Amino acid sequence: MSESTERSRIKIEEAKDKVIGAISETMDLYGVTPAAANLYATMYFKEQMTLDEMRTELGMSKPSMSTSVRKLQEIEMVKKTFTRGSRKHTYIAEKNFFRSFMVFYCQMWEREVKLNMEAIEEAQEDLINVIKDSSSTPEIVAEAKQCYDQLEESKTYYHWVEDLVLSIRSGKIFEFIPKNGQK
Amino acid sequence: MSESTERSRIKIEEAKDKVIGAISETMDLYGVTPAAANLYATMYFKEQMTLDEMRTELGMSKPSMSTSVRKLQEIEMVKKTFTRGSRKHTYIAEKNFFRSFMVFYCQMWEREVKLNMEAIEEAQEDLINVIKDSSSTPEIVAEAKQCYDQLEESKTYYHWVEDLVLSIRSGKIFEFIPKNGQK
DNA sequence: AAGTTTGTTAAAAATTTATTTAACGTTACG
DNA sequence: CGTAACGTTAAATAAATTTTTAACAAACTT
Repeated sequence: MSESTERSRIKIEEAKDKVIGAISETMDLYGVTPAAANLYATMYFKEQMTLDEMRTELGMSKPSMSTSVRKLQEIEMVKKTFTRGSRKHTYIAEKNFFRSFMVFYCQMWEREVKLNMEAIEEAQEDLINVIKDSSSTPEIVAEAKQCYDQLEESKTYYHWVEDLVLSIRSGKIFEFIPKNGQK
Repeated sequence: MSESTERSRIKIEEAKDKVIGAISETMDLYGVTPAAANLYATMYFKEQMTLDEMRTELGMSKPSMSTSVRKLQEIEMVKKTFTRGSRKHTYIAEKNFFRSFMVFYCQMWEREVKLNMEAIEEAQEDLINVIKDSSSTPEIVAEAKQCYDQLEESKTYYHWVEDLVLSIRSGKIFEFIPKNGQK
C-alpha cells in the first residue's frame, strides 16, 4: 500500500472521528453512558459490528459493550441482525435520526406524562376529601381548592405532550414541519 | 388550632408531596441534579422562596441551594424577584410548563444541532480534499464519497430539528397541536 | 460427552458527580 | 468604620454511577 493511500485513509478516519466526537458529546444528554454514546457514534459509520469488534475498536471491556449495546437496543438505536455462518451476534446502528428522535423522546415523554398524571389524580382525590370535609375551616378549603386548580391547569400541558407524541409517532407532524423545510 | 384542622393541613401537604415526588423523579431526565429537581418541585407550590427557606424546607446546605437555583435559572425554570425591604433574594418558580418545555428543549436541541453541524461541515471539507486528491485510489475515493453522502443526508434531520425549534419558539406549533386538544 | 467459544451476570474497583463544610468577599446597617 | 447578614467560591467528603475483572451459563464443535 502506498504512502499517499495510507495518508488518505487516515484523513477519512479523522473526518469520521470529528463527527463521532460530536455525536458522542451530544448523546450524553440523552441519558446514555459515555461508553454507549461512543459506541453508537462509532457504529454509525459501520455496516455492522460484533461485540469483539466493538471491544477492539473502542478499547473497552466486553461486558461494557454488552451492557451498552443492550441500552442502545432499548431506545432502538441499535438492532440485532442474523448473520449466517458466524456464531457471533452482529448489530447494526439505526442510521435514520428521525426514527431515533421519535423513539427516544416519545418514550421519555410518555413516561413523564404517566408518572405525573398518576400523581396528580391521586393528589386531587385527597384534596377533594379535604374540601368536602365539613370540619374544614374556610381557610383550609380555600388552600385545597387553589392547589386543586393549579393541578387541573397543569393537565393541559400533559395532554398537549400526549398529542405531540401521537403526532410524532403517526408521522403527522411532518405535514406541518416537513423534512425538507429550508433545503 | 383544632385537631381536625391540623389533620386537614397534613392531608394537603401529603397531596402536594405526591406531585412533588413525581415532578422530582421525572426532572432527573432533564439533566438536573436531584437537589435542583426537588427544589423546583417544591417551589412549584410556593409563591416565592428565599435561600434560607429553601434550606429549611429541603433540609440541605445553603451552597447546594445556591447552585441549584442558579442551574434552574439557566433553564429559566426559576426567576429572581425584587422584594423591597428584605436583603434576601427571593425566587419564584416558572409555573407554566409550556414555557419550561420550550426553553429547555429548544436550548438542548440548538446545542445539538450546532455542535453536530459544525463537525459535519469540517468533516465534509476533509472528505472533499481526499476526493479531489489525484493520488487517491478509486477505492479510497468511493469510501470518502459514501461517507460524505451519509453526512449530507443527516443534515436533513438537523434542519428539521431547527425548524421544530423555530415552530415551538414562535408558538406556531400550537396552530397544529392546540393546547386544548382532547379536553 | 468434553472442551471451546460466546455472551451475560455479579462483585469489585475506579471514576465521576453531587453535596457539605469551611473560608471568602460583598453589601447593608448600626 | 466596624460588624453582621447574605451569598458565592473552593476544597473536601460523600454518594452514585460507570467500568472492569472474574465467575458463570448456554450453545456449538469435534
